[in-house]
Parts: sequence; structure tokens; C-alpha cells
Amino acid sequence: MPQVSSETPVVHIVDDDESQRLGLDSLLRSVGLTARTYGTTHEFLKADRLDGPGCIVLDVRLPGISGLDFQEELASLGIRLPVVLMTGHGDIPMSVRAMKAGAVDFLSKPFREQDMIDAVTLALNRDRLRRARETQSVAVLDRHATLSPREREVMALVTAGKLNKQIAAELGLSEVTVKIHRGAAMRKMGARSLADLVRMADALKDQSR
Amino acid sequence: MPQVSSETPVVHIVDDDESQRLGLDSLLRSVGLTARTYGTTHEFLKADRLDGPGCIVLDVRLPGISGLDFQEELASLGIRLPVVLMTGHGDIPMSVRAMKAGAVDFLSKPFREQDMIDAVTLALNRDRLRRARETQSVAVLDRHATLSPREREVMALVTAGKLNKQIAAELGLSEVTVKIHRGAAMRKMGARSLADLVRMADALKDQSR
DNA sequence: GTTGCACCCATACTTAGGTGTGATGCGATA
DNA sequence: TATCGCATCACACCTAAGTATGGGTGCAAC
Repeated sequence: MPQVSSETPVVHIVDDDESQRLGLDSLLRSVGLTARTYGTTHEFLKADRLDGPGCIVLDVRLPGISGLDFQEELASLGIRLPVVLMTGHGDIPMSVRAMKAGAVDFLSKPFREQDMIDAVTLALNRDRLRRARETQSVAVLDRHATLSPREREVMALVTAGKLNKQIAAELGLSEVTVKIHRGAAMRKMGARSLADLVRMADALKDQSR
Repeated sequence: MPQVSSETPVVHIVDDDESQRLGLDSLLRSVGLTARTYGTTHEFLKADRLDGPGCIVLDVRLPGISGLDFQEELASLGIRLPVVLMTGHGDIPMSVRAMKAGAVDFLSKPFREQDMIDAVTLALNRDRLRRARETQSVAVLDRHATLSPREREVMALVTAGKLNKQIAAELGLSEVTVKIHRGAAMRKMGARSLADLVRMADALKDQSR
């Protein structure tokens, strides 16, 4: 039996039809993937490890809420797992809406098993990529949070390409003080060069967008 | 009559049905947009100003080639105008394929006029954004092309955060020489600070990807 | 063969960046 | 109240960066 560490990606299957759930579950297990099944979105949201690696396979027709609406709700909840949608009674506007909202794929039932496996594989890859980027920039964000307000201010101006002298004038400080804050920013951010710091500053901007 | 300068975005309509073409043309004109119509992809590809701002409204069923295939062909031809697809006999897999390939929207005929207008507006906005980014990084690319091989080499190491001393050692040069190349790179690239240069170097990397 | 360009370097000098010592004041918290 | 983090600055010192002067080579185009 494969070990399920917190690093093992989980495929979350949300479908109100139990036989569909079981079928999908065994399909994904047959290719070595780990799956969890849920009959409702509520049940899914109560589950843990939603912040771990994985993806979601979501039926469009669910009790109480449309899978499409739920897809948008996930975003506002900060759950950024890639979503694969499936439906038995879909139409083109539905699929277009789903894809616009960032779905990895939109499969009509009955689908070919290989199509589902491909979609899930793609979704997991996309998640892995996002996570890799995320861990990098979260580390930067954490370090940036340890800066004092002044240090942040100086860092912003330094990475904007200003000279210590100009920064001092702009903030009404002496040049020495700027150098001190600048040095502290470099140290706290773990930047080994100005180029490093510039890239971190840009990563912070991307983060906030 | 509105003036059509090279800055006016053009909506390229590709549809083999003439009445459809005319209808779309007048719809778009009614909201102040400039449109061109084509009965075949061939006719479209012979047109000029395909590198100007605009977007493409493409019927899926075309003589000789599927609109979906043509969408992919456009990419390989380097034509990066956003594409809005429409069809009278579409299905979900078609729409999903189109959206995966980057289509702005996929409309089933008959569509609501407002939906087409919205799609085209979105497409034009997307094009405007891409163009703005593009002109920036193309300018950087041009300037980078004026650097001598050594200057490029030094720029790469500088923007990697290395000290002149380290660069000199790595390239087997004296530190003065490195400074000269470095200064030349800054001048030719139009960088007013090291931070500037670092961002340009990163833009170059993005470009190549 | 001269002209132009890329490339290289030494010396000398100026400005910018970085650090350490030592000191002051402020506000929050233990 | 004492201590800690933050912010501030002066003085001194060192390294790094940038520029100018002046000179050298090799290569390719005209």
C-alpha cells in the first residue's frame, strides 16, 4: 500500500452519484493516484488537507449548488486547487464559462477513461508548478514581513534604482541611516546582491497582483 | 467617417457565409469598431495589417480547414491576434479545445449580439495589453542586440549579482576592463540604474521563453 | 593600407556602498 | 521600571563602482 504523506497529491472527487464516485476512485487508484470522494461540496469543504497538493474533479450538477458556481466560490475561499469539471448534461456556454474561470478541462459524460486520466495528470502538474512558484514567493513574503517600516521603505526606493543620497533626501534622513536600513533589508531578506533584492521586490509585486 | 490609422484596431471576420459576414460587419460598425471580412482563411492570410492591433472572429466551419486547426496554424505563423470562435454546429469538446488553445470566447450561433460585442471588446483589450508589453520588451531586445559579445557576457554576470572582481576572474580579465564593458552595457541598454538593468535582463529571459 | 570596431589594460581619481563604534530618543512590553 | 526593538546620526574606515586619459592588439571592410 502506498504511503500517503502530506506531499502525496490528492485528487478530490466531488460528485453526488455514488457509483460515479466509486468508478472514478478506482480508475484513479488504478494508475497509482490517491483520491478522496465527497457527495456534496459541503462535505468537501469540511475535509482537511485542502491546502495540500492535489486537484479537484467536480461534477457540474450537484445538490444545492452548480459546480460552476462552486468553482468560483473556491477561488474566493482561497482554495486554488486546479479543477477538472465533468457533466452529463452540459452545453457549450457552460464549458466556456468553466474554461474562462480557469478549469483545466471540461469532460462530458461518458468520457473516455484516458481523457480523465490525462486531465487529472495535467491538473496535478499545474498544481505542482504553482506550488513551486508559491513556496518561493511566500518565503520572500515572510522575510519581507520581518522588515521594519523604514527598512521596507528604503528597500522600495533602493530597488527602484535610487542612490542612497537620493533616498536620504526623499525621506529626510542622513545617508548613513539609509545605508543602515539598506544593509538590514539585505540581511533580513537574505539577498546576496542588489540584483537579488531587485528580483525579490518584483516577486513581491507579482504576489500582490 | 472615422479615420483608420495604423493604430485603429481591426476586427478580422473570417466566415464563409456572406450574410453572416455582413451581419457581423454591420454589428461591429454600429458600435464604432472597424472590421474587415474574409470568406476563406486564405483570403485572410493575404490581407495586410495582420501585425497591427485587432482581433479575429473566426467561424469553426470553413472551406478546407477547421477554424480550430486554423487557430493553431495562426500561432505557428506568429500571428498572435486574439481569436473569438463561433459556430452553428459546435459541441463541448470543440469549445474546450478552442479555449485550451487560448481562444477569448466560443459562441454558438445564434448568439446574442451583446455577447459578440463583449467578446470582441475583451479580445481587443487583451491585444492592447499584449502589444503594450511587447513593445516594451522588443525595445529591450533591440538594444541588447547592439551589445558586443563581451558586453552581453558581462551584463549577464552583472545581473546575476556578481562583483566586478568576480566577473574579471571568471572571464580572465582585469577589473578595469569589466568596468568598461559594464558601463557600455548600461549606456547601450539605456539603464539608469543597476536595478533597471536587472529588470531588462529578466525581460530578455521571459522573451526567449 | 587606412579606417573602424571590438577588445584589452595600467594609472589615477571620484563617487557610491557597506560596516563598525558609540551614542540618543521613543514607545511597547515584560 | 527595565529592557528591547526601532529609528536616528556622527565619525572613521574600507571596498566597490564609475570614469577619464592614454595606450596597445587584431581583424575585417573599404
